[in-house]
Amino acid sequence: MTIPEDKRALILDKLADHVLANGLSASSLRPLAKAAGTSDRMLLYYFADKGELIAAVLQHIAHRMVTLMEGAAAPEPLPYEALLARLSVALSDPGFAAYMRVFLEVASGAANGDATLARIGESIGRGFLDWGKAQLKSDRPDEDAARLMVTLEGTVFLRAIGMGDVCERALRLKG
Amino acid sequence: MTIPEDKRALILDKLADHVLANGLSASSLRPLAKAAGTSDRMLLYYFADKGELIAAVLQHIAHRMVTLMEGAAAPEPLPYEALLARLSVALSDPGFAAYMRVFLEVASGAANGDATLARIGESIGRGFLDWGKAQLKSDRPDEDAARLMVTLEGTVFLRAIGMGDVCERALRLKG
DNA sequence: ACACGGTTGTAGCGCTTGCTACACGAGCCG
DNA sequence: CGGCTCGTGTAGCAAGCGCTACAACCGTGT
Repeated sequence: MTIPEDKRALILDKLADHVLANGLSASSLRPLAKAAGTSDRMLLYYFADKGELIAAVLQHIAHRMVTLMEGAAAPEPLPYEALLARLSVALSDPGFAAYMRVFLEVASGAANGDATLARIGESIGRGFLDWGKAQLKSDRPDEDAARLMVTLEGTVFLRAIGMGDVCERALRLKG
Repeated sequence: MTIPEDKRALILDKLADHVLANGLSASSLRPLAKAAGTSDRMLLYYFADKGELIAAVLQHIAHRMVTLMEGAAAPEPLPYEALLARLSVALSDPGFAAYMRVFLEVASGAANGDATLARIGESIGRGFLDWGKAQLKSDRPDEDAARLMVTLEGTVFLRAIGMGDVCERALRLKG
């Protein structure tokens, strides 16, 4: 019945690659199937429907992102300004930027009423927040982590529309 | 030939309403036509193709947003903290939130390589930035306006994925 | 009265979407 | 050996997509 857990895992990596490279909007069943070296027919054999497939891929992507972030974590807690500067640079890295692009697309879908995307987006976001908090040296870690995340997601947003210069200006004289 | 400028204007309002209410992804030609009380055939009579139509609708939406923002402007310049608090509340207003949802969708499309959306998104963004700067009382208006915008767009992003609480926490103890 | 150009409806094209019905081979169990 | 379930390919469905060919309208100028 619901046994093909391992079969799924084998193709989730390739599906995640495709979504990270091309975005959710270019991820209909047939392109995804081709990227995974299988057929749309088989994707819907492993997953109940497209919603479940996308949910699984996004969770897989989130998991990879957590791994990536753990590798990029600062060796020791940093004060707010230093951590912000460090993470802002890290998010500009092309490897990270792909995740941010998908994250942005998830947020957009969530804003338009997709409950599944909202749920997954929040889960990713909370993980991101906690990850930042763990690297903060602050006497108000919750507040500063919140500030940090708001600022970083703001730069993701603005960079998407070609306003990276504004991000630089905002960060240069921060505080 | 290219005379039907006024004809376009007559339907752009209704098209804008539909996009603001349902998002770009739910704005294919036939639903848009129904919302405007016409047919897809006529939409493509007034506009060369869908790209031009969407560009016109988005610019119309941007124009309406500017008008809305002028009405919501502070009567006199405010210092950074006060203005941030004021605008953060304003952006939560449902009337404004619809524009932010579309803005977010534009940013997502731009991040995925749509050059038209990128251009329009940047134009809207720069207008927004200038609008904020005009209301700022600061001795570093460019930097503070940039900070303001990064923060505000960050809250738009986070609220979309149900992390409004994090926005509140970030703003409460700002600075 | 008539032709004509701007405007509109009808119908449909070729394509993609998510999804499914059906058949067939392979391996296991009696 | 016979059947039976699991896995997979082929083919196709209905719906929606952007877009277009064609014909018919209608007001105006002659």
